[in-house]
Amino acid sequence: MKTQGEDSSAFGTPELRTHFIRNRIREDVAAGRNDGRVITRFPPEPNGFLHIGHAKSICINFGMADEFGGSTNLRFDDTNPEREEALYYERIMEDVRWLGFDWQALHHASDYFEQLYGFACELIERGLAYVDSLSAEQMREYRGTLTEPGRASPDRDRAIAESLELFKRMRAGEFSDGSYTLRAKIDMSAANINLRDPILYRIRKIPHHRTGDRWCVYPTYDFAHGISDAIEGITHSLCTLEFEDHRPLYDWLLDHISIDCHPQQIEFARGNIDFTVLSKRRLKRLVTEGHVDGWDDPRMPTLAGLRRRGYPPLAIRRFWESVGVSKSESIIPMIVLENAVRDELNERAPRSMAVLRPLKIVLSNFPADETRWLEVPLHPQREEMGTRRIAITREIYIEQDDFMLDPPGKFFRLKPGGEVRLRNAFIIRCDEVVTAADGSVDHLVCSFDPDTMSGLPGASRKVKGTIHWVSASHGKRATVRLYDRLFSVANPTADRDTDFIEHLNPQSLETIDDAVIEPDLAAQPSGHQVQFERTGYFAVDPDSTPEQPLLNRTVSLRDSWAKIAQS
RNA sequence: UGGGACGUCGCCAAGUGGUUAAGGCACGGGGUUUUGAUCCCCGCAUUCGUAGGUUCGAAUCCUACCGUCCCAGCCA
Repeated sequence: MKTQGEDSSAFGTPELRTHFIRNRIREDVAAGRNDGRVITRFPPEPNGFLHIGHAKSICINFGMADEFGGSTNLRFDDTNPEREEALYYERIMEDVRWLGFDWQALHHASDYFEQLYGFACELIERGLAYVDSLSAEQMREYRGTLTEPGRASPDRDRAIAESLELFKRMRAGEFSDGSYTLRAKIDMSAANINLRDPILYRIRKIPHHRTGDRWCVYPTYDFAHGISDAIEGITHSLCTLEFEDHRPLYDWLLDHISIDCHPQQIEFARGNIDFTVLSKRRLKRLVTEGHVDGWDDPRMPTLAGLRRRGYPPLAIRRFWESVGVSKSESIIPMIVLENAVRDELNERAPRSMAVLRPLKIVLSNFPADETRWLEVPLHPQREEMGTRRIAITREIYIEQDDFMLDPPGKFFRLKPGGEVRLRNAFIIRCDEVVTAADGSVDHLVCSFDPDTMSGLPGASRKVKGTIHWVSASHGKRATVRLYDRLFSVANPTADRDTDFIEHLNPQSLETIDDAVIEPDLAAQPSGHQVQFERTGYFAVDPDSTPEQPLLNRTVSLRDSWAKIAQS
């Protein structure tokens, strides 16, 4: 298996941080356990899109196997036809690949239904499972509570032959949904509720998207998961903390059936991120209730959304690697993720200039009919990326924010009578402010100093500020979408009495229709990433066309001026 | 009130009886810069949830307490 993790610079520092899972696997390999093999699996349920939280699990599962020369299986945990849909399979595979990982084998828990059924029969034969006729409600009563032990079902001592017969008839479709279940016979008084005779099979007369109507009994997660791991020869079954309580059951099952593989389940803490939600249920609500524009809305923390937003997959991988792996629950500031994205994009995004909110400038001493072409670098620190040509003309646009009539002292940009450098060009002076009838600034008349053109000796003259610009006649109109955090509070689900929907940030999307970009950019394909100098990183949206360019802001640049201006 | 787990700098997180208690992000200060970006320096826990105890020596061992999370789906 080859992944991007093997790229030379994939993880800037050769030293990967140590964490308990990495240590544990290292020990296992060193001790020669499993003949030194490391085989993991990533087991999504096909009932929604993958999000940044899943990416952590993907990185750990694929990453560990990769690191120790092992392999990883992608396995769809499709044991519940009631909640799963065929359309998700393809999207999930696409997202895993997008992150740069490839699986050794593709499996489905449903591929093992026949074997699973066989193991269930074996448990019955050994007197370790029985068919129960308790209703869901009765079962809840019999189960006891957190502090009181449960009671044995009247069917607990059903004869083996009878259970076997009933289980066959369950499979044959002779009984209705909910009338019978198959339960493991473990310990109704166990302090761990998962061991109070957990359900192994339930009747669901619903067609399965892969097995059709061949089955009407379906195994539960607990029964199917560990056995599927064992069937595939998984060595390390890495999952999240909420399954810690299930490990005794995972082990019990594998200890009581005839299978010669016993993977080790190891649990790690999920990674939460502030100002967003990471649960399929909640994300689904955002989509179905129309609060966002689909699973791949760039504001969504789904991998599909982040991809459309312009997040590089490598940034996501480095982010999780930098966060580390532990067992303590954490909420990671969104800014950490954004910085990982900035680091990655700073390295390789070509530079461009774009004016989001145009203010026209007339260069009074620039010939009206002249276009001067400038050869400028695509990246200030990486010459090998080459150059681009941009046009400068008598009329240009600058950013409205880069001009102030009466600015505070620390303002380094343009003001009446002041000078500023036009990036990649020359120094201009603001000679005249032309106001509109309503008193607002209509445009500026400026003169430029030809001696200060980039490349000329006079270019060394220093002025306080440098601003970006685009030729009014050569620039192209574009729509730009500026995204902000989806929620206005750090932890939208903290308060159980308030619907998280109420915390949605009404300003999470701002669409600007009359931005002006360098014309070459309009022809770039969907997904193309650039840095608009002084503004941020942007990605060409899939809906963009050369006639109607559409760009999404991935993340802004760090802005220390914003901090100064605020205070 | 049962069981499982977790509490080390604002946020993550190394550390498993003897270290000046790593590192990253954030933050503060300085330098370079035709992006107030990037980059580069420097600073940033006498202290490890609390209280006792063991020890020549503890974040690391013991005891008690406090706090947070998960578990009573025929979900995963």
